[in-house]
Amino acid sequence: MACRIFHLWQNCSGIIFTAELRMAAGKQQVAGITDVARRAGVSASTVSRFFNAPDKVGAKARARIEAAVEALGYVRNRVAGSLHNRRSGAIGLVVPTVDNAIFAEMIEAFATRLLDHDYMMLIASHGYDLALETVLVRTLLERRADAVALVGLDHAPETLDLLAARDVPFLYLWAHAASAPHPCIGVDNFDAGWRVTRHLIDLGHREIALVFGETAANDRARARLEGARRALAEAGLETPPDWQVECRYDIGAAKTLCQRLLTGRRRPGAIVCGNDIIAQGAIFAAQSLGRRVPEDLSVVGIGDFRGSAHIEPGLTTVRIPARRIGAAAADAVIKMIARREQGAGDGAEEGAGEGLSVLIEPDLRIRGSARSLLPQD
Amino acid sequence: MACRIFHLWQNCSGIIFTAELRMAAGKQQVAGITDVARRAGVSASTVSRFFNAPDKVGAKARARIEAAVEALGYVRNRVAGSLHNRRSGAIGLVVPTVDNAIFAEMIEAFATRLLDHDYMMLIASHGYDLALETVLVRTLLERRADAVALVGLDHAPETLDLLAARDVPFLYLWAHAASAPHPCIGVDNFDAGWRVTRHLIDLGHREIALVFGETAANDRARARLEGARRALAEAGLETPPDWQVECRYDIGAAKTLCQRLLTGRRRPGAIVCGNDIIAQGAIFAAQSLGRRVPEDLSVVGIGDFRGSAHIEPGLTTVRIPARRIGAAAADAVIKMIARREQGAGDGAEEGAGEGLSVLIEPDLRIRGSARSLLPQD
DNA sequence: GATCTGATTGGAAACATTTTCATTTCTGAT
DNA sequence: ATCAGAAATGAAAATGTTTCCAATCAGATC
Repeated sequence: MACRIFHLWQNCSGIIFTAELRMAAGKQQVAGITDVARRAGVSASTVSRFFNAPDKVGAKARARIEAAVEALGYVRNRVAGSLHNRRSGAIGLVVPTVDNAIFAEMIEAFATRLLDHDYMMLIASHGYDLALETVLVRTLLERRADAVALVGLDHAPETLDLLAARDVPFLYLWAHAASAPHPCIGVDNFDAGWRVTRHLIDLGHREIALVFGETAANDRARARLEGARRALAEAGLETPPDWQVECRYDIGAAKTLCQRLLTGRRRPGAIVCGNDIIAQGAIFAAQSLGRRVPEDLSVVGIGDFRGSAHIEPGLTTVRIPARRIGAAAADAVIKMIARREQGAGDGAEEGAGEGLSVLIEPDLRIRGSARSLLPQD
Repeated sequence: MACRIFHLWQNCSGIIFTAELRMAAGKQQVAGITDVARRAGVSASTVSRFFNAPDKVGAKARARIEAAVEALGYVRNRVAGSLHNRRSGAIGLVVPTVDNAIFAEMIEAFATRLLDHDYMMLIASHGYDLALETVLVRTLLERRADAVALVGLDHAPETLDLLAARDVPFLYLWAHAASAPHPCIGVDNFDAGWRVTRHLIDLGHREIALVFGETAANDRARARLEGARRALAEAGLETPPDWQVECRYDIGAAKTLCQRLLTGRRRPGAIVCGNDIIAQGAIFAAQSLGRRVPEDLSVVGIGDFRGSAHIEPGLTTVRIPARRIGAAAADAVIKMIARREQGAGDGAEEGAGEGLSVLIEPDLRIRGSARSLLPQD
């Protein structure tokens, strides 16, 4: 009897010791592929195939693996797989900002489309600081993003060097230029700026002010502004320097700037805004001063953001289809990766970005915020 | 002379051959840690330390490694490191949507703060579909996110099971409830709903309509609505059923719904909106019908989004500081991971989420969109 | 019954790091 | 010159998969 108790003690103590050991050594026991394999009575290879090529696994093995996965709560480790495959299944997106509703729609579409193809999005924002962009791209490459998408055409040479050195597929999105040395998916911003401005001119406006985004580190804002200036020049119109202002993409800032513009000595009859956020600020500025839009002031924007159609009055603007751009960019990125993998065997290494560029046509949405000055006929 | 030219040819051809060989055999030659080590004349271990604990590396070795890294364009591979460390350096964020400006600010702040601590954000959106949320969380876990942040308090049990099974630290953000079984960083939405509604009542309003977000898969919208109802009940006010409508978070949808509300047989004198987007829709609806805000209709929102202060009239709303929530959530997540790593050695495994919850006080911003009906004294 | 074919399966070598442990080298003090 | 202790370094094991290659197996054909 005493012996028996002693025996139990030993046993019990042994169990506790084992449990303690586990906790101390292995922290928490999370099942790996070999645990699943053991439980299903197959090899790890087969379990791996179960996930990556289920049709290569026999029906009975498949069922047993399924059960084992379920029982152990196994979640496969794609990080480990990435190491072997040299593909992480992650794609980097670098944007100036997530905020401001400018890019949100595009980001959402990009991420969703990627997920449909079993890729995950890694996103980082640099706040219009191209030096920081380089750092972010490096971070993305350290995490072995399979490809990278950058907003706009302007980038630090270091950024491009980095991508070239690692030979990572990348593209530009949001903006498009036929001459770009890489695939780019987006709109021609010069064209967009030209179109809205031309529209105002066609409506008979002559007193036109320009409020555009900061152009220093933003090729989109710069191209739009140039397009607007071109349209004015073509019409023989001159814009006084104080009617040309730079403005952050922020309603409050835009409102303040436009209030100043609208209370100056010489007052414009119309404002071309670098994007819809600025345009909303312009409309609110006018309203806050008791001016009516479009009777006292015409306003046009660029972008056609969510809500621009519903503001009162509806904003006349050029539509930039953010979701379409995001989805198209995701498709293009996936195609680049696919080509890279196929092409690796073939001789033709170069030209992997051929035919991937997409020029998305901006299109003018005429609503109520800009009126005609022409005599009715 | 001829000899000389021949020599050049040979040389040149040799170079090409080497390049071809590289391309054919090793695909593209990307330097690994061992290449850096060889070039610097040290071991791989030392190069690894150079990155992870530079102060443990001698000055001369450090300089040589630095040079080798520069020369080879080496970008370290954190994926491989993750495998060994069992930490990926990535943190998952699951949101209903990136779009709609609702979450954009929060996401931006969250990502930025994470990056400051050398973590990368993995983001995924489910479009208010809690079943899809489970899938997204699984994807995050397959990529071995070190922690996960979920928007709101409502989640599918499968989602929580998954997180529990893998024992991954996670928290809720955006919403706060003292009773939540996990850390949560955000505002008390019931309180927010109660406050704006109470404000309207205090201004003397009695004819109050409620336009709130869809409550089915959205605890935030539900709590806000309940708060508003409570305030009304406390004041002894009744709201006819047709003055209580659900609405997508979309300006256009809100505008249409509110137009209907404002042209019905019995018309409210004030509208409490589930968020600022809906409130903007309400204001535009009134304006489109020639009603003035706040003279003919008072409108209050919840959120204080970018732009809500600048719309005309300024929107009276409850401020939910999105950036602050994002940053605080990032801090909390990082703290959870740190505790987990320290705590692993100690006995105390449980209680890793103690004291991390943050209740952020929503605060009323009184602007021009709601007027007082009380007699001036 | 023997041989062949195609479908399944398992063993083992990668994949690119990190980290432990042992060894070497250096520093300053005796 | 010697020694202790600290600092710097290298060798090798370990991380959790995937995939190549070879082996096995089941069924079909002769």
